[in-house]
Amino acid sequence: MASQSIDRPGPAATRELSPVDGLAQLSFVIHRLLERRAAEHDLSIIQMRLLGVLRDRRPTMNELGRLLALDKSSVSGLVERAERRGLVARAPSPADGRAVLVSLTDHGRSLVSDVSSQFGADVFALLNRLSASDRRALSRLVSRLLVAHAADLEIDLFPSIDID
Amino acid sequence: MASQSIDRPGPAATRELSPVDGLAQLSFVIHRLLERRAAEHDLSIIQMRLLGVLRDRRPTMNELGRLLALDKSSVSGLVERAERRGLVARAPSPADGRAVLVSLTDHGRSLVSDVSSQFGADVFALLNRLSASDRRALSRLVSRLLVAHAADLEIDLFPSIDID
DNA sequence: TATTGTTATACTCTATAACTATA
DNA sequence: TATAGTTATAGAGTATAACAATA
Repeated sequence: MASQSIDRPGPAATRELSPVDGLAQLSFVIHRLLERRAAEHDLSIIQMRLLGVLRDRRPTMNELGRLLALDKSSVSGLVERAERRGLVARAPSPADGRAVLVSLTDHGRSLVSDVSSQFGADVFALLNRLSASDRRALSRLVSRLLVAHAADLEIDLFPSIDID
Repeated sequence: MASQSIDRPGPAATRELSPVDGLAQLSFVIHRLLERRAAEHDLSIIQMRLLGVLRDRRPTMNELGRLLALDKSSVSGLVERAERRGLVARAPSPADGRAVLVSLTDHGRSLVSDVSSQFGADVFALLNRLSASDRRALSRLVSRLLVAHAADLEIDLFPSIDID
């Protein structure tokens, strides 16, 4: 976890987190940035993920469950609450009489767009603490890591990247 | 968010995520690693954070609320459920008749230790996708970023680092 | 009076199980 | 029969408000 003791170099030396602790800490910081921005618009992380997934898809409830890794009953509740707020809309599938298609409303689209850009700005501001060359180096290393990780999981990282 | 289109370099070139998308993606990947390991022991992220915070502290309920950024009533419920599972113990404070001190039980300590080391191994395995020199460089950059960020927030990153 | 903590209440989020309607 | 979706129910997690006990 991020709670272990750290080796301390000399008193005045620049201290460095262990690689594991550093990544864990960073992940919490970024997660909290999104949580905070979403909360400003009364959105939970999962509501935000729902809207994010719908930005470039019009899935059935069933597909939504796979995309968000939720049980179909959880999806029913999640979509119901989002629909009540006017963020998404449900429509019967023309292709399958049992299925329901879920899509963003204009309001939902503008909301997810706002939160996304605010969150992006937060991350950008965080990255701005580094020099331009450090930033470029970090970005390259992170990409390399994610590409390798995605390959492991046989996930396509590029056609459309979501918060699933 | 992590759902924006990405600039695509040449067809065969090595693609790279935007800095913002890369960090966001990485943060989600790592968050999910912890979530999965904790779930294997029937722990939620917040229960895991509770145990993590208690590894080197014996706070009051009130302090716990500040450490975890939760309302005191939320802390009551959280600690109650953890206590029912035998993971933490409550004791009256000798110093203040109103206060309650919360600490890990042996079971709680061994549990948080297990999950932490499993999670650490997961992150290590992820990092292992990079060469040793890339890994070192990434670690250094991440540390630099977090140190700057902690300084902004006037947080002491080193005496004892937790998941708060 | 102010602070610490618990309890009552309400809502979100999640899963399991039972159900309806369609394929 | 199998699949898509909803509903009933139960529990974790969160917050607000009202309360009791102590400072």
